[in-house]
Amino acid sequence: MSKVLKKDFFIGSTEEITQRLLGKLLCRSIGTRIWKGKIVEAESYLGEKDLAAHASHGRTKRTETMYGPPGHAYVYLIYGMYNCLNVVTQEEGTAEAVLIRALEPIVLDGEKIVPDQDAYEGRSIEKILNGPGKLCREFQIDKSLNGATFSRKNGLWLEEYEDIPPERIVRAKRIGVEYAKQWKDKPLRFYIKDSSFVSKKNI
DNA sequence: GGCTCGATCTTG
DNA sequence: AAGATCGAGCCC
Repeated sequence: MSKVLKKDFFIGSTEEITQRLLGKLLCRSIGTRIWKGKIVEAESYLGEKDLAAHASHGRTKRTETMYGPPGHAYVYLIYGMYNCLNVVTQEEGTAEAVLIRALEPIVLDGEKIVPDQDAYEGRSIEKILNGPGKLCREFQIDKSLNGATFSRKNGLWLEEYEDIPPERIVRAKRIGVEYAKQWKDKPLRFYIKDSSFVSKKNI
């Protein structure tokens, strides 16, 4: 039986939670359609001190949800055309979050729930959900979900699936934050070793 | 009000 | 290597 991740899951440091999220399922429903994917890659963003984080500019309208309680979705628009999904961590007043970077499409009950096979004819299955913008596009996640609690009733939730032991987790620098000075090379990106579904490898 | 640039992805 | 495309953040 599927078990939805609840409040207690979000207790701990953001780096711990980022690693704990690997192997869990990101789930999305709209009407009768359901998408599910296993989280294989994620990054930590560590609040105001982190020069790569949006919160480094302080509390603003955009970053407001990251300052709120944990277990909520922070969704923002990037490059005018893509959305990115984050899991907010830490108590109110602290703006930390986990960027979900890549998912592995999964099969449940013998039925391929995600992705819609017909729509991806001829495309490599490894490359359907291997990027923060791509997974939001495929799961129809946009700013209307910003601030939503991860829960079934909101059509966006997280489920137990696998626990990934530390030796199966690779730690690397984050992607696309070259401007972040002393923070740009910090090893805050985590992905499942040997997964062919991550966005970029060995960086 | 205007300018710059980004936690991206696709095509060439 | 460059273009798509737009809002946040910042400086007038």
